[in-house]
Amino acid sequence: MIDFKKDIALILSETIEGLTKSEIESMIEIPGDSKMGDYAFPCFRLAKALRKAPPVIASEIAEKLSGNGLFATVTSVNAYVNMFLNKELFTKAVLTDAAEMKETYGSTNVGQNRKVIVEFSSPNIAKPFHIGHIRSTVIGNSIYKLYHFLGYDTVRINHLGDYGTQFGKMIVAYRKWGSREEVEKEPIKSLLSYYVKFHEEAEAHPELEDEARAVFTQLENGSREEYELWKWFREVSLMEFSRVYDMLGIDFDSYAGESFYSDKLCKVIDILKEKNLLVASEGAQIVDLEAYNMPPALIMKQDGSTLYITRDIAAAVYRKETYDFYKNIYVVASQQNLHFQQWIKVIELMGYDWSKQCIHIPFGLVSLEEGAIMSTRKGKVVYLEEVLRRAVDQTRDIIREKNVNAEDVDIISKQVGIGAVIFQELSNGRIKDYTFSWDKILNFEGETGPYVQYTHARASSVLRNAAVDIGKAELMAQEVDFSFLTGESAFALTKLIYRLPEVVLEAAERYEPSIVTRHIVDIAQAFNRFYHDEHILVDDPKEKKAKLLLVYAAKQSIKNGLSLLGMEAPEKM
RNA sequence: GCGCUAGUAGCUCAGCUGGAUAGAGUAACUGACUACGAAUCAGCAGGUCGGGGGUUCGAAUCCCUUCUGGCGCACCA
Repeated sequence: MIDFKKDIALILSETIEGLTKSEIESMIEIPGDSKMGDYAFPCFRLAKALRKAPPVIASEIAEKLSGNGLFATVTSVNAYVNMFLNKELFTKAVLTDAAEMKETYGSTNVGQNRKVIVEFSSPNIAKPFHIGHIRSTVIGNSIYKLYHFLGYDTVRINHLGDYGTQFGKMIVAYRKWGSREEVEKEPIKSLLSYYVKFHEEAEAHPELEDEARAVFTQLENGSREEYELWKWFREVSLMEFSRVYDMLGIDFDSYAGESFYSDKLCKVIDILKEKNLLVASEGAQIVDLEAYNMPPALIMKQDGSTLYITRDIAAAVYRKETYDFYKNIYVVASQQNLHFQQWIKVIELMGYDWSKQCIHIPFGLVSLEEGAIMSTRKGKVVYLEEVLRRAVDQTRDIIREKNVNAEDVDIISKQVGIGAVIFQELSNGRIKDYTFSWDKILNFEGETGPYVQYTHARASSVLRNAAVDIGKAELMAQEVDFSFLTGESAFALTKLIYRLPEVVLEAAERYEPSIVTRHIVDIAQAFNRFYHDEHILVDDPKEKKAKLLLVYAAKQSIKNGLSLLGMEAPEKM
């Protein structure tokens, strides 16, 4: 594919002195209003060096550029050079590329097989998989997809919260109030009820907390009875979690959670001692971070048991040894910003130069309506499974209502309903806090997943109705007359398709799936506009072929974009 | 108190490595299905970009300051 911006920078650099090619490239803009050109170049900064007024410079550059085959026309308005591309040349390059690359269109091989770890989802065992978990799960999955698409060798890790004092509490609570039958029947609901009861009782009887800590220490020391209970809790929980992962279409390469590192902690503590980083404080062992304007990192409690920061350090060391990662990405809530700053600093102090390859990707808080915060301990949660189920049910109702001629209503309802939830989650910047709302999550109009999927289904429908075999799109692209695609809405669509690869790169670099989400909404809007402006299945076979190629490229771009979000692209809905 | 983070249309948000008249969606109103799917499209209306200062030819964007909300700050994760 031709990099038009780079080409333009090259052409400009021949007429401009004193600026490097890459400086020029970074100054080239895509005007918000296409009346100002497909690309524009502001000349204000050249004024001093050339000792001329910016508008004069702009018109001189414009004059030199016109005549170049890349452009249809080059004009200058105010101090800008306004470049209008040769539409046929541009359209041909873009659509041929999309037709050839198909399901890989949008990717660039920048990864070169380098190893990237994405840790995400990481729910706590024996606790509900609630709406708050959707963020790490869906954002993390999309970041994985982006890096995978770009040619990185990816490892997905579900760092299960399957260790810590909470399991002491859970075991104590189970022994006091639980029964095996209940847990076997409804594992998480039962375990959660014990956990809630524990916190209620502990208010009046704080000694329960001490008991729980003691039980966890026993577990950590390898006590058989506690271990068996813990293992059982873990197994039944994972079974429930995998039901949600199946609905979301999400997989992991590793479920090595916190417990996995329990035998790797001594080594970390030894290294910390060896480097003289560990100091005693109030009976506990800490790493002092005052020099870095941070509170101390608490490595070992008074009773000798460890904390999750210790396990995160051990996990990072283990991962470096095992995977030799290029990037080690953690998709974890912004509430844990300080925690990540602390342990990544400790890794640095331990002398590991790869500390900067450990990257925390934070996201904002989900709260419930009326400002209530979600609280597992109080049992106040919205189950993710229920959200997904209701979205699927509603989709099924809509499909029936619209009387769509589709055979697999159940499959499509799942693809669209769950897609709607995923899309909603990935629509806004991940750092934003938001309030969960049933109305919002079940709204399927406007900038939503169903809108984009509908556009894809509509494009698919047009291709189905055409008597042209689009299967060999790359061959078709060879013989198309691109002059049929120079209308305003067709060209606007082509320009958006062209930008997909750079959008994907930016989304990966910024760890921000919403950039892809926004862009495929733009593509869908441009497609719908084109669809309304122009008749596609016209009689003239040449014109029809050209338009079908554009429809094909748009459909493929939307499909690839949806796939990067972890969504399906149904042919009918 | 200290640190991090957010504040843009009635609501939900883009735009933030400085550029032309700040954009979508939604809600309200108006119009378009006897051409390819109306979960669609078009139109109308909606703004002290939290406030104040500064840098610059040019600031929603950068710097300073201030206000408001969210999160975090030692034996939970």
